[in-house]
Amino acid sequence: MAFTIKEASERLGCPAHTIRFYEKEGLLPYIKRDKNGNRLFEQDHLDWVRLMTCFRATGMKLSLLKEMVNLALDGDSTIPQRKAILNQYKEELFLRQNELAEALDAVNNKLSIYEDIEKGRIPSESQLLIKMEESE
Amino acid sequence: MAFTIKEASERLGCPAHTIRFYEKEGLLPYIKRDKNGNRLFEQDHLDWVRLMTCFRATGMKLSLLKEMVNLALDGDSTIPQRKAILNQYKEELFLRQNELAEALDAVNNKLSIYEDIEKGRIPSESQLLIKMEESE
DNA sequence: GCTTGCCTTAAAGCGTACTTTAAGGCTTAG
DNA sequence: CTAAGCCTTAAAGTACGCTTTAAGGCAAGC
Repeated sequence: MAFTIKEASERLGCPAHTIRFYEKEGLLPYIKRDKNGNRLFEQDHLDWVRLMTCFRATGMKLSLLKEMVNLALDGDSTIPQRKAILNQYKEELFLRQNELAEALDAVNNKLSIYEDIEKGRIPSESQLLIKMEESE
Repeated sequence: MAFTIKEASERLGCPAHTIRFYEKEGLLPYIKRDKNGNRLFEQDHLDWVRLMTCFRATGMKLSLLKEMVNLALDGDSTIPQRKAILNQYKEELFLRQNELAEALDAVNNKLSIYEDIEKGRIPSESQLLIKMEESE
C-alpha cells in the first residue's frame, strides 16, 4: 500500500512541502513515483519521517540525520558508525535533560519569589531587574 | 563592584558581542557606562544573563525574555502576567521532557536493533532504510 | 609618539530549517 | 471544455539568534 504526499502529510501531521524538502535533502531516498511523477510513500517512509521528527524535536540536526541515511545506504558494515552517532546523541539527550531540570528549578524559584512579593513577604527590590530600575 | 564587558564575558563564558547584542535588544536595561562610554556590569546583570542563558538553552525565545524584562520594568503590578508567562513556559518544559523521553526510547530501540543485527539475531532487511534499499 | 589591545557603533552576513512563491501540468467533476 | 484541486519543480523568502565586519576611539606600555 502506497500513499500520496497528501495522505502522508495528513498521517504525519507534517506539511507536504516539508516532506518534499526532506526528500530533496536526501533524507528520504528511494521514494517511487507513479506514472505522472507523483511520489508514492510506503509505510516505511512514514515511519522514518516520524523517527526523524522525534529526533529533530530534541535537537538532532538534519545534517546528522542525513549522515545516518547515507551510512544505512552503505549497508550493515556501517552499523558501528551508526551506533557511535546514536550513542553520542544519547549523551546530548542526557545533557538536555539536565538543562531542563535546571530551567525547571529556576522557574520554580522565580515563581516562588513572585508569590512572596505578592504576599508582601519580601520587598520587590530584592527582585532581579527591579533592582536595576532602582539603581537608575 | 562593576565589571568590564571582558570580565563579564569571562565570568559568563559568553562572547562579549553576544552581551552587547542582548543589551541592544533591550534584554539588559540600565547598564551604566564609565567616562569613556564603556559598559559597567553589576553582579545583578550577570545573574540575569545567566538566567537568560538557562532559559534560552531550553528553548525560550528572546522575544519572550524581552517581554519579561519589559513587564519587570513596569513594576510589581505586572507580576501576575510574569507568573502566567513562567507557568506557560513550565508547561513547555514538561512537553520537552516528554519529547526527550520519547527520543531516548527511540534511540535505545534503534541501538538494540543494531546489536541484534550485529549478533545475527535478525536480518538487516527488517531495518529501516535498508528495506528501502531492497525495494529499489 | 606609536603600537597594542581593549572598547565603541552600525550594519551586514550566516546557519538552520523550513516556508512561500511562481510557473506550470494532469485529472476529475460539472 | 473548463474550472478546481491536486501534483510537479526551482528558487526566493523568512525567522531566529547570533557572529562577523568595518571603521574608528581611548589608554597604557615601550
